[in-house]
Amino acid sequence: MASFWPFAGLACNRDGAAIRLDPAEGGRLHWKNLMGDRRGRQVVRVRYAPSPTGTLHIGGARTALFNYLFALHQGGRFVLRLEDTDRARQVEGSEAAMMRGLASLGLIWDEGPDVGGAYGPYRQSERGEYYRRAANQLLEQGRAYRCFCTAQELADERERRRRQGLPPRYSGRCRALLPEVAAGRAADQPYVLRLAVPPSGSTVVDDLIRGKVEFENAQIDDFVLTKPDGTPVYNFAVVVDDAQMAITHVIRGEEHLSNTPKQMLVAEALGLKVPEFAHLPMILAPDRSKMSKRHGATSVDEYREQGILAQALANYLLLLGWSSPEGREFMSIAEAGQRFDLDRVQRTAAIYDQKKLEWMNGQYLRMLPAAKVAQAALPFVRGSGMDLAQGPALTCAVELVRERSRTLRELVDNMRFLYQAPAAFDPKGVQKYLSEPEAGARLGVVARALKSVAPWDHDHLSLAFDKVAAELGVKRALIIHPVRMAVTGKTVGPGLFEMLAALGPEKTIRQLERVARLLESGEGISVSAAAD
RNA sequence: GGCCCCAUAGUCUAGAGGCCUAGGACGCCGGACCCUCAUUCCGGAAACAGCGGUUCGAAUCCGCUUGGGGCUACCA
Repeated sequence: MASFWPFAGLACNRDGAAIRLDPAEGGRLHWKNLMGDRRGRQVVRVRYAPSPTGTLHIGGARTALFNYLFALHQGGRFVLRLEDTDRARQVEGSEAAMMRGLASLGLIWDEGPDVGGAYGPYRQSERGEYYRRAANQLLEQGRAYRCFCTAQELADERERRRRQGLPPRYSGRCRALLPEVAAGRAADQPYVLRLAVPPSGSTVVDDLIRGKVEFENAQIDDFVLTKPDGTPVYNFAVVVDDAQMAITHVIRGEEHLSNTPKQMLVAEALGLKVPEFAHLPMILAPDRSKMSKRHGATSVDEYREQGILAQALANYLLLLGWSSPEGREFMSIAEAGQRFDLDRVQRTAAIYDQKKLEWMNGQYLRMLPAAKVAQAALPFVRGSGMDLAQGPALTCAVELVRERSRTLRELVDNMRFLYQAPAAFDPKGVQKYLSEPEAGARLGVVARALKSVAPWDHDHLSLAFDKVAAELGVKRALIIHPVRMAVTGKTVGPGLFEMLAALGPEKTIRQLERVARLLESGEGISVSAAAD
């Protein structure tokens, strides 16, 4: 673990590149490529840097995943940094939620606020000293200047320009202030620090996914670096942090592409080397707009609550913007790590598709060992009011119903009858299979016949049904469906014999007799549309 | 408005000038199997946004148009 201020002397670690802040040179930030790996190559370092303003969002999860896979593939390090400079936007518990979300997907960070690392601290709120130093350097060198304009003045200016049909930019008025004058006013007036952006020339972002993108400096206004209280604004903080943390590749969402030239300008003013950039396509909602709450689940937590397995979600996210060279879709994170390459990242925004996610989840439900699925289903079982002691082992129930379930929620729903007798019956099913006058009597006959079935397994049950059908002179299906209805309350479900085998003789017979009695006494059975 | 990015079926994508009468996956439709549903297996409909170039040849290169998205905060 590094001390809070590792810059006295050499700030580096065995991994290689680092910034050095030499007090002898007025605390200037220097980029030093201190050492590479054994072959002299710079070690890859990537980061995921969320702002703790909520839970882990699906887009953020995909960004984190791609960073993680890139590090995995390159043998690099994955860093977690919290961008919490704007205190007003902080959400209580968000930091923990973010970390929980990442961990649940199997994305483990090598360095971060909780585990530490040689380039900490990993919360921007704890890195004030770095920003202060960098800000002072820029001010001293005349690369940044103090701006005393009030929020009202700026708003007025923007409005004026907008009315004239001009882009709403800051005029750069305070840039003309003499340094002595500005320093004097700074004593008793609040101010922000702005970058003195070169009025001409252009800045080229050489993006690993999009190629060279050129921005004219004249289009960029003198943006704010630090607020009146000295806290840094995003475009300033990232640059200082990425450099100090020796980040080699910045892989992030496309919404940051337009910010990149600003960050490069800051880096240039500070004399820092810029990392490589890769801007990932966005993930959009089905209506092509940005994903938000009104589109349903957007956070990793919500997917978990829906009964989506972490593996399935990670696998699905992997496919949003990346494809494997062999065209394989099912892949573990480790397998993806072996293949992951920025060359195969798509440039087009992807629209998120819940159907395919659920399909994929269903596949995982079938592929995974039953014990694993059972474990994942446990929280849902607990929330369902079912008592596992009242029925077969959970793994057994999983085997029985996993094939027709797409989420853990459905899975647990589908196995309910094993642990508690149905409280209500599907009305359509009752109409179709239990409404004939002799329905009750038939169930009674079946119940009686089943009493002598031994051993109680699929084949013997099947034989018993053949016999009863023959005695009654009806087709087998004519008793199979009513029995399924009586036992589960539903018209759909697993094969009847596997189902009864899992249910066991006592409960099967008791339930058949109960329904038979209800039907014959004319009491009727309770019907509910909810029992589907 | 200005600047920037993007454009293969409803959706995710393969495709890096001739291998493309454009391949795969989800979804959809039809069929087979079955005690229902689901699985599985067959089969089907469905796309290179438009227009101009370049080239012997363009989904692939260039330009324009159109459409979508992003940035333009003392948010990140």
